[in-house]
Amino acid sequence: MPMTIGDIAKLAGVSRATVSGVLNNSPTVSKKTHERVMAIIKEHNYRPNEVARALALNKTGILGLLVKDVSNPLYSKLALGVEEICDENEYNLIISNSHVDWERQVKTINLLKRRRVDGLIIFPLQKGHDPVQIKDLQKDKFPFVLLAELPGIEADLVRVDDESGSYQATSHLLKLGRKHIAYISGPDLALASERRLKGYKKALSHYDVPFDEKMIRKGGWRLDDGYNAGLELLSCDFQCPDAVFCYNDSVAIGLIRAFTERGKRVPEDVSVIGFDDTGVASYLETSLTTVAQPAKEIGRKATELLLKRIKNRNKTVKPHKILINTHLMVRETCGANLKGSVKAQVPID
Amino acid sequence: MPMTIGDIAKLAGVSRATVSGVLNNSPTVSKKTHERVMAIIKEHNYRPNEVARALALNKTGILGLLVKDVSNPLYSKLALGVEEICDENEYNLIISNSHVDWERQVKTINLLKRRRVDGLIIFPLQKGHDPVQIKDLQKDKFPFVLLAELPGIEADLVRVDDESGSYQATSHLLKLGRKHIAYISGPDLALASERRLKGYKKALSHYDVPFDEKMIRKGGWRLDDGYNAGLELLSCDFQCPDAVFCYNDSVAIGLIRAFTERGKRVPEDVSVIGFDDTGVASYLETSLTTVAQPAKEIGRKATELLLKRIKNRNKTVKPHKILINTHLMVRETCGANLKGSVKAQVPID
DNA sequence: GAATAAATTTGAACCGGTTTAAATTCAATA
DNA sequence: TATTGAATTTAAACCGGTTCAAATTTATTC
Repeated sequence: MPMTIGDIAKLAGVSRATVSGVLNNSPTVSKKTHERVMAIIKEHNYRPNEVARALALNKTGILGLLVKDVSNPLYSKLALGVEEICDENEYNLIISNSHVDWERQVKTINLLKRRRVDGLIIFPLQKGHDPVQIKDLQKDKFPFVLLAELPGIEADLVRVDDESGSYQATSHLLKLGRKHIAYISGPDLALASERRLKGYKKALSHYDVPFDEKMIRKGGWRLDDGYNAGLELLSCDFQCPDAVFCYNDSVAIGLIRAFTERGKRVPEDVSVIGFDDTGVASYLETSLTTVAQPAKEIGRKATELLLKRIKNRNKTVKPHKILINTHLMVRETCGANLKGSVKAQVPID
Repeated sequence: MPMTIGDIAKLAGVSRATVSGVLNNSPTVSKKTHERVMAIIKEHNYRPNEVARALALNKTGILGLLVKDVSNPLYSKLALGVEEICDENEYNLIISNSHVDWERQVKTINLLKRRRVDGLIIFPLQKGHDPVQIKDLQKDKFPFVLLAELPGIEADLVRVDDESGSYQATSHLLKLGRKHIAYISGPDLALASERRLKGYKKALSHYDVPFDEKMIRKGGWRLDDGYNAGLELLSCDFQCPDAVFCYNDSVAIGLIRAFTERGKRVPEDVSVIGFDDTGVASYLETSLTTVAQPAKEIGRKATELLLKRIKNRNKTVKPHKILINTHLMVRETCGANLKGSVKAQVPID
């Protein structure tokens, strides 16, 4: 139904090659012809078919983003960053969710390859399976960037510096005079949780506070996990912690709820710090101090890296690993700030 | 670099047409040939080029979703619903953000048309401009579904039933014995805000409670807007409301903060209800009663409608308008529930 | 075994662009 | 005016699939 390059050529009395030249601002087409053809293009509101273009150029101008779940604010903010860079380069973005399902990850990667997207940004499922598809991408020299480490795979990677983020958070608690700091870990599969534990330990040792195995508690990633971890900590026979560093904000909020229900005041009795800062933190009545992941920045950096990789498609460039710095958002639950006004607690936007 | 249908044909000693037949399970290709060719396809891990396919079939298998900002949980959940239906139909989804910028909306729609997406789901910017692009889509019989009303345009539409949602919320407050219910409106441009006001009024009249103009306050959509509206309500010389129905959850949370800062207890002194239920609500210490928009459901319905429209592309089917029911999530701030455990406050997932 | 019908395969055109070698037009020079 | 060279245009091939009328193979019937 829409006009084709042939229709325009006929109307202008030139060949299709010439129209193509006009569209791509080729210097070989004369000014006169350019103007004449352009006028006709405008008049008929002709838009070249990008599918045909993609076929001819072997380049779709589309990138794929595969995450676990876009409705997770961490990923949707990331997607925003990806889109920003896409926009600047006239790319479009196909977003897919693996929903933490291995089969879907496989299927999606295959479909996106069939669609000949120019590159992929992947938050891969970790552990549990052999990531054959990712290895295949590498074999085929298909441009892609990972958003999480995959043991045994050396590829372009962008992620947050968990260890340093955790180190900062723990140090902050130590500087506030806390001595018995618990760490509530994330889900078993998360490598990030291990790295954060490392940063936590590093901070302790830096401040000469002895590490206590009992202060490490299994958590998870949901409100419930934090709530349960909180109850568990309270019911212990040993020294109750005077500070808790949690795997993420949900866990922190759940834990705080358990604590306040049992009469422990936050931050007066116990300081709490979370991780991610995906939005809820600043909305709480006692706003949550947390380690912010600059998700948008991660998305931007990953996309820039991917575009570079696409440019150097056949060249052998060794994998690039980019660590993004976290930001400690000091709010109220750590005890460093007094209760403030709304404005102070809300991120600027 | 990847194999083409020609390569496979050569390897199998058949014509390209036959390989095509095999790929599409054409009944005319013999069982024997099918198996032989299929074996070769598998062996070489051949995947047909969907770009070429799209060109030949005049169908990309890609839908476009244009919203204001995917990082808004309302839209990202909606996207999840869209993706679900896409998935079931082997479609992919290009997500773009207008960032509430008219020019971007125009550009994006044009780019997606050039890419020959099979259809569009659009949350259009309202008021302010003449939506020429949307009208053009209609003229061109390009399949699309709107997620918000556009005055003067009759097109497929899916949205939440604001009026009934608002009616339910207000009725709930009235049933709890509240008499002086304030309504904090949304941004000026939002038609939804007007519809909610209508539902609010309807409930009042249904319960024979007189409508009081002073109970309608200008709000907005951010925490600040609610906070300010809250302060304003408190500093009035007239009867202070014993309940407030807010345009959205952010506004409600801001308002609650203003109230508690000034010694008003929620829900003891004042009941509060929000709108949207985009996730924060259940995380609050005093969890927020709110009118949930089933965003995912909206996404699903919109996509189903769009796919139907695509099927009947040339036929003239009159526009379909689908209203999705809201759900009143009764939590604590309305005063109907006692403080409960974590589990009761968290949506099942 | 020949004629006929049915099943299967294929060549060639097509989708709508880009690309490049060859053809044409134009202007400058002898 | 004829020659030459530069500027411009174009025909035809190509990208990798699908489609369908026509050709070929296979099966059936007499």
